Amino acid sequence: MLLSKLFGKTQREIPAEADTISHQLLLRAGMIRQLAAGIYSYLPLAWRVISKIESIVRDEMNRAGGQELSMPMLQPIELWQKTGRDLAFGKSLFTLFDRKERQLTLGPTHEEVITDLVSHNVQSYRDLPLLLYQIQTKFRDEPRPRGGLIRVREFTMKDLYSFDADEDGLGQSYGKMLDAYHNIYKRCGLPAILIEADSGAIGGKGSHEFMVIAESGEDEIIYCDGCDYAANAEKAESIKDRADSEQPLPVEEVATPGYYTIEEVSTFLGVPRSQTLKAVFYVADGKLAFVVIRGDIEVNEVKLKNLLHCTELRMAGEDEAIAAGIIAGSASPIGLENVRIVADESVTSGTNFVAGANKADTHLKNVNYPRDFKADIIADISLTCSGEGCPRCGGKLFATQGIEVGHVFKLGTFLSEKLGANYIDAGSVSRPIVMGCYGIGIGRLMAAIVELSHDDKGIIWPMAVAPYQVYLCTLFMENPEVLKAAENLYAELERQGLEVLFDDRIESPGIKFNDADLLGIPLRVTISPRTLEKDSIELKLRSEKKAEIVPLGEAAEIIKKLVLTPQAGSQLA
RNA sequence: CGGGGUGUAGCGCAGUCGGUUAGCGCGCAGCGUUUGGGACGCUGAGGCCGGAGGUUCGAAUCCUCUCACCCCGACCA
Repeated sequence: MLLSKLFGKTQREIPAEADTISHQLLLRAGMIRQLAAGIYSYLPLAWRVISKIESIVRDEMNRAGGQELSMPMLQPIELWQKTGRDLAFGKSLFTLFDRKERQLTLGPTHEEVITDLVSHNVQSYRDLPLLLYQIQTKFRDEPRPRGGLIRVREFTMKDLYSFDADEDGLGQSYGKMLDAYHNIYKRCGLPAILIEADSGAIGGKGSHEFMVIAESGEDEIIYCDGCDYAANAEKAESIKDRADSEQPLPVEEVATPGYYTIEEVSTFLGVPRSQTLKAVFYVADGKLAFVVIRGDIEVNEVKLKNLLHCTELRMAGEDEAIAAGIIAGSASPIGLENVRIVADESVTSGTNFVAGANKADTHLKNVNYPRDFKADIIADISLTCSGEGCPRCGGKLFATQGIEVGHVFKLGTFLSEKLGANYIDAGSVSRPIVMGCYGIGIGRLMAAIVELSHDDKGIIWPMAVAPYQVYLCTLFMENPEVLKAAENLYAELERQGLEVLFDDRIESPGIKFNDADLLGIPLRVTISPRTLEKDSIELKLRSEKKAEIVPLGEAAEIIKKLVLTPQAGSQLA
């Protein structure tokens, strides 16, 4: 490809709208262009990277036994109503009406469609297991797109669905996918780690995410330094320090005029925050829930949402709390009636707590569970923080930010049951098919690569996904010898099947080198009067500082060898 | 949806107590001189100043409404 003809211009200045590295670099390299919030065009260079990632993904899916197909993006809303997931996705569904006023949605994912499809094509256990996938555009009306390609509203996704006869089969399919995913990230040069995850709107009973550690990531990862435990903060469990255990004392009322927050009350009364109980009010699908948790611990709303099996969860307004008979600032689970009380396990890890008295400017000392109050539900609904104990080995937990580059779910049978996807087992009994689903966002994967593989000059593409393998950089093109040598080498490399971006522009060396660095092509080949004096060319890997001079006659062969070295050019190797 | 911010040329910005024909840098086109890490000179093209309404002799500038985009949060795969 001639750079002079390439669609897409590099930019020297950073566009004001971009503040994550990958967004800035992809824009400056002229690879993407935003059309609306979370909606992007992919220019030729970006599209080549996307295609290469897709090829790797496709290859690994096929190797794992997957069969590629294509399903509609336009989906009747009725299908979603059957599974109830229209509510789970809520406003994230892009919906539209056809001319007959029938409501459709632009597919945010394809469990419904594929389960329906499979229900018509699978009858017997002999048809299972089955791995079906597609690589296709998804639409999700995100509340807030962000970070360039990190979170968008229209994106290409590889989604594979597994269908098995039983849990064991699902386990095997799941295992195959985990292996395939590891291969994909490795081939893309991404050091992705597997962590435990919440299954969110997709539903199901088990889920893992593949993460790459990056500051610009949206997710918080909790990991242990002693063992291999790692989980999304939404899901992570931990061992919290116990508050000191004492003999339970009788409940005592104390005046706390003007002290409302945990911080104020604990300071005023001279007790540690871990010896207080905090009350937080939520509205779950319209019903008030009173949450009690130790004062030094925060509520994990994802855990709470899962516990309450609700589709909408929000903090209650003060007026809603008052309407339920709660005194804000001195709220208490003690003596509260007609309100669902949810307690975190932490209420059992201490004694003689300070809690609200449900009476203005008053708190209670020496509150003990379950002596003084009952909870309708008691469970782990706590947020895990850095520094707490690992639930597996007791080691110390740490927190870091990560980008989710893949998510896999054990769905089980809830979708197949609702959509009638059954099979006949060997004993002629009809059973629901056991499902799993496995997704990778292709564009986000590209952004994650840039996020992890760049320097202050620009992108550093790993060879396997680079838009071109070789950047043929000519200095002083107007010199006929340079022109001739470059054209010959270009032709030779193309003949060898290498992907070459030929910078045939008449520009100063500085511009050419800077553009080469920005675009991040893994191998740069420079031809100039200076190299030709010695009948040679210069080779430089984008990931390396040093350049190397090689004889013109051997150039093509050496270049080919470098290109075929898989880790060439990657900062991640 | 709550909080904050920004909309002026392809990109980055100035101009905003109302006052000629809306500027600067980069980029773009032409000519010339240069050039192994973003050269220089000259010439030139490119703007419904996000949109609508209002105030005024006069609005990029003041007022009202509105739209879009970004960031934080909520939310989210």
